[in-house]
Amino acid sequence: MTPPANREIKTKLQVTCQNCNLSDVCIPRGLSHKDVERISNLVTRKKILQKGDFLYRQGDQFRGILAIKAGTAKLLALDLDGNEYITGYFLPGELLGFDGLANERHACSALALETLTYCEIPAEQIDTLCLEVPNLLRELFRHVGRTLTTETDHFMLSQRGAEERVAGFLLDLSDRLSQRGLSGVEIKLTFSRHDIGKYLGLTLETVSRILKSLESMGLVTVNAKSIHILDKDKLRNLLASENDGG
Amino acid sequence: MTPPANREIKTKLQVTCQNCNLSDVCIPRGLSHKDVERISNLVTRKKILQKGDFLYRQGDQFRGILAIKAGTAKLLALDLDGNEYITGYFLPGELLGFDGLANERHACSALALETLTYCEIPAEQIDTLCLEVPNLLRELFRHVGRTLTTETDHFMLSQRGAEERVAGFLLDLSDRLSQRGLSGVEIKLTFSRHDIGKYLGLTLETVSRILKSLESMGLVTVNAKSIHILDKDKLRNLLASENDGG
DNA sequence: CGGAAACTTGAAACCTTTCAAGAGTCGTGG
DNA sequence: CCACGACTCTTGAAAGGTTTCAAGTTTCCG
Repeated sequence: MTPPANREIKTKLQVTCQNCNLSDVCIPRGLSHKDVERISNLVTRKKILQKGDFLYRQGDQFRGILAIKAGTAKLLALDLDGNEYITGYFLPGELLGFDGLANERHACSALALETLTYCEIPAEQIDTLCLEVPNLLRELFRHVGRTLTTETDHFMLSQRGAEERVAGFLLDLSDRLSQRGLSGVEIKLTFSRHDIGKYLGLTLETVSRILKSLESMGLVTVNAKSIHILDKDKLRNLLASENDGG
Repeated sequence: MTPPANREIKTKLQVTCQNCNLSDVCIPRGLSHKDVERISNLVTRKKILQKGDFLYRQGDQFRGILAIKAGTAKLLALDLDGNEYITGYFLPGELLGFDGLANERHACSALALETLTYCEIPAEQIDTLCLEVPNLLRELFRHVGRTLTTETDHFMLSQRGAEERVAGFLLDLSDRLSQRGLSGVEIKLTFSRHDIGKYLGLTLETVSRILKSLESMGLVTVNAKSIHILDKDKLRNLLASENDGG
């Protein structure tokens, strides 16, 4: 029942970095039209994964830097005990895979939380591409840098009280969604309570309770996986002035 | 009483990357003799700081990547509440400053825990230097990558039980000291209990108690700031097989 | 040597987890 | 279209680990 001319259509509608709707948040952001064109030819495009599929696994050979086109992903790692931690998450336009830079092997696993498409800058191309397009070099540094500071923020958040952690998570998610042109108010979660917990260092029960509590405070509405942010300012106040020794 | 010919002597004894004793752990690690020579000329050398001095402060303009020659430093950040977190620490041969890559401004403050000397690759040089010395590009990526995975490990450690956190900290410190040719057994701490606590997400009292407890288990000897690691394997077992649902 | 800062130690308080059971949601198939 | 089973989420009560508060002790540095 699928049209037989599938491949031709795909070719015709070929998405390049130039016409990708994420060009102002993804790699092209800091690059000239010409630079983008240059990169676009070497980027492998439109891989598609289903919920639960791995983009890569802990221990895998580093194959390249990935840019998410659509969908969300989580980064997870196991410690020596086999405990699971979620060390990060990714939205459309965000880059992942940097955890493979240190050793040529990935330190974390990345998996799709829903149907997901992504592009890839192959590892072998990175060096040469950076030499040809110096601005790409700078952009990549900017992106690893952001990944780093995001992890720092994540660490700091994970040290706070449970309510602050959940509030901080919602705000971060909301802001990152907004930056990507998606609604930062009507949020459709792709994370389970368990995922949120593992990301924040809480149990799923605690996440559930806090979400309830935020709802009863009138800051959000929670319906299973949909969260409506009602009062972003008050949510922020939870993080800004709750505990400082006034 | 200091010799007047101070400057001449310094010039004569000029430390370059080539004769720096950290060349096998610092940037030169992956580079050819010729490449190192090239870099060495552009690296600013031998800045000296005293305990408590800042290498840079949160919000400062990004000036470059720093390599510690001697001494230790801690990275700290403040959240919106003014709470302090220690997000990392650095030993001789380690690179820091990557938290300034994302925004041109540093997301953390770095400060010396003791008298400290360091070298600097100025920000303006990084791009051109990477273009001239492609291996440097790869090395820098390797280093940010390691910084990233170190932070991931740090996050995971900070989610575990108090005893495991302290044990993990000691092991990490020990391993990193060993890698740099320093003793990983006789450790002279430059961190206060408060610092260790802020790094691990514990209070100083808890750190003190756990250290005592590790001592009474015969795993370490603690005398104020000197720690002697007596049984590294048992210390590791604390992290590896304590909590897994056997 | 003296004072400030860092560290130790104890007991009570507090927050989050754990354990347990029930309710809701989703997808599949009758 | 409803039923079933699996999975996810909610809710409660008790347990547990870490923090907090408080008071000493030691160490460091001028």
